[in-house]
Amino acid sequence: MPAPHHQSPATITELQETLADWFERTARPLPWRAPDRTPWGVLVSEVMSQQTPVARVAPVWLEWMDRWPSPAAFAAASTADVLRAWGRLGYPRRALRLQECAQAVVERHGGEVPEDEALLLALPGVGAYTAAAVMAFAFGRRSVVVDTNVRRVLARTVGGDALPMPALTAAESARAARLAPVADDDAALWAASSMELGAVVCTARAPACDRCPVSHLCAWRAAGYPPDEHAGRRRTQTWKGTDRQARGTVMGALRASHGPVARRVLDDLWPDAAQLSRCLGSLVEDGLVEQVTGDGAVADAAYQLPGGAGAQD
DNA sequence: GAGGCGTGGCT
DNA sequence: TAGCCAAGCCT
Repeated sequence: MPAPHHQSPATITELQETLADWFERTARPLPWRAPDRTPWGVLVSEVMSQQTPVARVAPVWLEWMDRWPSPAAFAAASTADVLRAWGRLGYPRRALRLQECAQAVVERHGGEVPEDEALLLALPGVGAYTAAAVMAFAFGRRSVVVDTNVRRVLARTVGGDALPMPALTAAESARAARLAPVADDDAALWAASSMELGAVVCTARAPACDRCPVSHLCAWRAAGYPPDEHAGRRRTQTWKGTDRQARGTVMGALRASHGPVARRVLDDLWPDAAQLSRCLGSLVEDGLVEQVTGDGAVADAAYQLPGGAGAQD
């Protein structure tokens, strides 16, 4: 069943052209949008921005690109340095995958980010969104970029709904593909401008419709702002006492330490010993942590970031 | 396809 | 206050 489509082709065209003009006037000067940007810089920014607000990404990205300006430079870094540079961006497995990605770019593509969506998609840590985003934002090529911002903007302006479904549906993907302009530069600008609208105006909590350049075209507004039909069906994420919190606590301690951290130190940070053991095991399994001593005796074990104590504070 | 996976700001 | 939310990916 196709998603409801409340807009005429002429309205879609006006939506695209209005957003393009608005974007070119008001786009945020994000560092990875600078004229001297590189495909590698764009790819790094996209991976860092997966589930992390861009305001937190920007300073890390600047340091990162200064230190490792190319895939080849980054591919040779130590895991401990990579994880410390990643800092508190969250989901540190992304940092490991980004390095695997750099290594794959060197091995498969001679150190150059490929201008090919299928080859991008085959890289570690690169999914449908990131591959499409790199095609559009690094190469100016047509692609169908569907992130949480685009989903919300299309749900409102075209679908007339307050919010999209909790998970991406086939109907949504089909609608996004249908709406993407044919020409490379038009499609790339549409991807950037529809994302930007969702990020700075058409936000989830408090959309700024009074500042929206396309409010006069918006199907949700025309329908009288009906409330979210799926309210309550969105599962709330528990946090306190979870393995995720325990893993984050361990990673924070290891990032902050020059040398190995003893198990008894970690015991003081996380009192549930069984859960701590389980999480240390999963962190080692993930390649985020290395056990350096212990010889099987839990009480004598110590842990560090893989590859050594690190070269900086 | 549902669930796991960090972190911090905002309401 | 305690959820909700943020340029997803992988299994």
